[in-house]
Amino acid sequence: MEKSTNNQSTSQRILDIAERLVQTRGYNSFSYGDIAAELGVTKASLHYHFPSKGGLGHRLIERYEATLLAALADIDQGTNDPISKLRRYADLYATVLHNNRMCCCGVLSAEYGTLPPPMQEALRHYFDVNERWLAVVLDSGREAGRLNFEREPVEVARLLVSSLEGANMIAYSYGDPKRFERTAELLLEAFEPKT
Amino acid sequence: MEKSTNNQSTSQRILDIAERLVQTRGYNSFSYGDIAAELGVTKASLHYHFPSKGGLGHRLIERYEATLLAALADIDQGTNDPISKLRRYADLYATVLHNNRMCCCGVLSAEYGTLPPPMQEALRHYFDVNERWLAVVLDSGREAGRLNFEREPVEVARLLVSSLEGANMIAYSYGDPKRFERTAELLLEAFEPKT
DNA sequence: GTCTATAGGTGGATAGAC
DNA sequence: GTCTATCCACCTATAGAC
Repeated sequence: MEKSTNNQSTSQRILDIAERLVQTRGYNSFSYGDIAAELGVTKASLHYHFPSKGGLGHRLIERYEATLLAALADIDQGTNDPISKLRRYADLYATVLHNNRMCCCGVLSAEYGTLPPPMQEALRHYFDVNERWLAVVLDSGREAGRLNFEREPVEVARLLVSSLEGANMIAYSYGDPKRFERTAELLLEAFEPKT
Repeated sequence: MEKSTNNQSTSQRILDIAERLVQTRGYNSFSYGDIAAELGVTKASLHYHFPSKGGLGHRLIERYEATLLAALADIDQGTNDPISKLRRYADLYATVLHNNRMCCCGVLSAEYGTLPPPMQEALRHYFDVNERWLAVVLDSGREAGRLNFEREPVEVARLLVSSLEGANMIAYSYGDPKRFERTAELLLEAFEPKT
């Protein structure tokens, strides 16, 4: 706010474009040139906002995680039913597909070996956050008798993240969001209490 | 066999190296230069065997699928128990991780939007093959009363492929094959008949 | 904050000698 | 089949003017 009031705005627009490019092409398949062309500036200008591509990628993951946390808080505030929470969680992945994208962090996991260490760490942290939120929903839901599953909540949470990430990417390859939605529904109905 | 008897051998070695590079770095993050350096030849020599990178990538998927089909035939020949078949199928993904790699086609699915159309088609065909084999195992296993699940076998097969692919990539990011193995076990035990 | 200009490297691919 | 040499496009990044 003090100086250059539109600095943040430009940075955000850069991140918006970069995010979409990662979600459709991957981290190693987009360039400063792609962003510059779309934003209508030169490549050099981008380096003012993000000196290195690795730094941009790192910020991208941090922002993606912050957006997720807000969405999870929204779910927690919107419903107390654990089944509804899981459905709305799966809907986050579905929405990405309807925007003709994949999950940013799912894509990055496939490129894990090529990412700079700070991005690798941020990526694992993103998955940890997903896992922890799901584990709480699962644990308390079962405690309340509204979810049915065996084994440790954390391990089931990992299964959910893995399944949804995998289904997200494969459905993208088929250009078919419905394919994801059916798979997610199949996955989640296993948690409904037996009547 | 007729002429240049070691032609196939060199091509295979190129494919071996390319395959490992895709499984660890992705299709867009390896170059002819990487292969040439490892094989001890020049980049130009590689173009004799594979004129274009897209052609190389296409052959890579075809060979990967052929290897899979052989592994599936081996499973079919080795056991009749559907649970054992599913476990051995999941073991294919685990073996990849123990070799410090991801599933080739899982990685490629994350780069789908950047692949030349022939590779996109071959990729979907690979997933189709997995799905079909699993659907047969699931359908006949349930018919024989040795598997327990509801819904269409094809849809359950898709869930299995998605979950295993996703778990494969995330476990790779954590450098932890055990993480995959626990998730796979959790996934498969849901299919055991209730005693 | 954005520009021009450029550095220094790597990408896939080709021509032609051997 | 493999080599040298080369092309041209593209990459990330920096210097310095405006």
